[in-house]
Amino acid sequence: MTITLPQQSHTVADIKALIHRESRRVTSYDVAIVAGVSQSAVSRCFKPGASVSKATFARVMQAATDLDYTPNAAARSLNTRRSNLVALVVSHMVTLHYPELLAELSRQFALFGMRILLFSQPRGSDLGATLADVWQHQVDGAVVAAHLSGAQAGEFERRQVPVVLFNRHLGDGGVSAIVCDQAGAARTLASRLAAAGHQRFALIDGPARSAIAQERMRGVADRLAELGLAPPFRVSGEHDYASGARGLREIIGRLGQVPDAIICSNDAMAIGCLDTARHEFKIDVPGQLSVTGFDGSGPAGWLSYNLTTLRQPVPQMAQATVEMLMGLIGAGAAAPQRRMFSAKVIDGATARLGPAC
Amino acid sequence: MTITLPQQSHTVADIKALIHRESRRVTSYDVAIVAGVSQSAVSRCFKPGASVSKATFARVMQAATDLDYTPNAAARSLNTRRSNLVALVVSHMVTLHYPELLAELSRQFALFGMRILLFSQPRGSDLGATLADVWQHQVDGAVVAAHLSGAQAGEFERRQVPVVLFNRHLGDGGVSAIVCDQAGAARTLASRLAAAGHQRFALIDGPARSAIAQERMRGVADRLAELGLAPPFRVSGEHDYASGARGLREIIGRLGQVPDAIICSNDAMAIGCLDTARHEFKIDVPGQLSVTGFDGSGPAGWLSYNLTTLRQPVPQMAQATVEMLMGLIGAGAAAPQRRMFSAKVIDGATARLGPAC
DNA sequence: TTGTAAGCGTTATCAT
DNA sequence: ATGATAACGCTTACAA
Repeated sequence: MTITLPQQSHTVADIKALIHRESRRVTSYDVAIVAGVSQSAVSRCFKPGASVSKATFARVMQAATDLDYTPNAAARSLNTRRSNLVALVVSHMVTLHYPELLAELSRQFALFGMRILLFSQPRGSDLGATLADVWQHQVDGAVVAAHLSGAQAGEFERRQVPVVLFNRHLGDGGVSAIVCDQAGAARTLASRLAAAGHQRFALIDGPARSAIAQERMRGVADRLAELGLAPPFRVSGEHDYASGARGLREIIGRLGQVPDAIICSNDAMAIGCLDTARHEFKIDVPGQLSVTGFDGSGPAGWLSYNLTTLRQPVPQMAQATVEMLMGLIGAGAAAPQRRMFSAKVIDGATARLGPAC
Repeated sequence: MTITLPQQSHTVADIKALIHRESRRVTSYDVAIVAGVSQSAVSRCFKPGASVSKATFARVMQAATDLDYTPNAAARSLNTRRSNLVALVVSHMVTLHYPELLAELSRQFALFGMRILLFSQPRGSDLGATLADVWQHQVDGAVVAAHLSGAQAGEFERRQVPVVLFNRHLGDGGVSAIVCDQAGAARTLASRLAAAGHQRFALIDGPARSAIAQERMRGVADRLAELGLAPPFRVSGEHDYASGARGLREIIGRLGQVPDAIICSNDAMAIGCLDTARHEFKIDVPGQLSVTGFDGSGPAGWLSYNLTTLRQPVPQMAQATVEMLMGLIGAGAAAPQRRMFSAKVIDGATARLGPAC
């Protein structure tokens, strides 16, 4: 136990009054005065692993508590060149499709003392403008789950801001990325549907700008070609429920018949397609038609659907993202790497699947 | 700050090389040298509405572009006492239930040049610890969609950080809040169910710690009492699909029969309850049993469900939140106010409702 | 272990 | 309109 000695005329109340009068913030300097130590001693007390005596530490912490002192991150950032901030740049749809992603990233980053600065990209707005804001905030790194041009990726490198792409990648592999093997998963799905005897395939694709959708649908098309099956009939829409419904109507309208299987670019579309097939067209799914999705989102597992889909291991991907970015931040510059996860086939009740090979 | 340069040449390339050699950041000083003006002139060029001549402005901007200069937000924040950062403190469930909320808040705040610093509160973790982090980052304000104690609210006031609660409020009304009239909506729902002849009610409640769930369920109970109906049978769980399913099993098990109506604390629960009723118990909904939810989330509208529920105007609430917080930030200290929105009854296909009064 | 002092990169004040 | 100069609140050699 240390007894706080009377500090000249600098009592806690005095200092607080002074601060209020000058309407400024509580600084480490104020704490120093109250604790009767130097300002740098206070600073050290807030730096883990600095050399401070027990007694000093206690006095400083007491003073800090008395004054409601909190270190100023802006000032710290200014001379450490570390903001402990990570930019999370997401297209507006990401939070819709992976609602758990943000919470998971936030949790994981928090373990490293990092906080997320959110840059949600409104539909159709310019990523370049968003990035300008990112640079201002001196983030230590960035996670990007939106389409990044080569030039934009180059800017990250020029500015030495480590970046990890989430479920996207650049063709030249010059940027680190965490991805899920969409094409591979799509091939597996196509194989197993074919093995179950489906012949006439249709695809409900996502928007042309979605790289993920492209990859998924290309995987399907490639595999079907390899198997000598007719190329799938293809329609596209947004990644939502309504587009799935519209997609089915378009397929049936243009094809003049119901195909054997419809592969949708994500779960929301698949569910829209499924609902419309059952309720509007009275089609027996999966007896007459197989419908599959992508993602393995929550509703896919609900009893009314029990959707046959491909689950992406979002929590693991989130963890890998954080690990990779923190590694890059620590290492300065490291060779870009890509870590790929596999999607898992969820053998639900909306498609007839052949055996896994 | 003094920059030593080779006497003659202040070209862009020279400066860039120097910066690289000293491995420091591009500063307004560098831009000043290249543009041949003072550092403060550069600063003014980046401040909207400052007095700079056309010519100076052009030279500075050219130099800034050449050097890839971006103002340092940390340094700016340090002496303007404005970080342009807003803390968004959410419990881990918020992003699950209102996936569009984040994107909307982000978009709206961006219009004011504000960015969101995300503090997603892991389940069961201490909000106090999270807040300590909030203070460090010198945010200009905060949106809180998590349970805030009176003491914690007081800390916001002491530190002069404006705060707006989202869909929560403190009893004493000392904190500004945007809320949706949960109790009122619940009363309406109870009234209309009663008007349709339902007598035996059951509730599947959210967790005890959820203020929203409390309010919703209290509204129902109060209204039923007023109508002279028997108090509802009550079970509780988490705000998820599985809890809705479990809730129904518990109700039927403990009651020994199927009630006339089950009011669930949110849509996910209602859908879980509904699916279980139909698929597991082969109950005719709404013929034999009415099931209702809360929120008006996306899946509620899907064909397989067409859930009778109460829709919260989330986008409007988001906009109001931003408006209110920006108002508070601008005003310094203003009287706390509460703005209440009404939920809208979605007359779906899972409940028999009487006429609206 | 502790104190002194020099930055970190900006904005703000005040002359000019 | 422009330029010097003093903050802003902290970390970090370096000295003691």
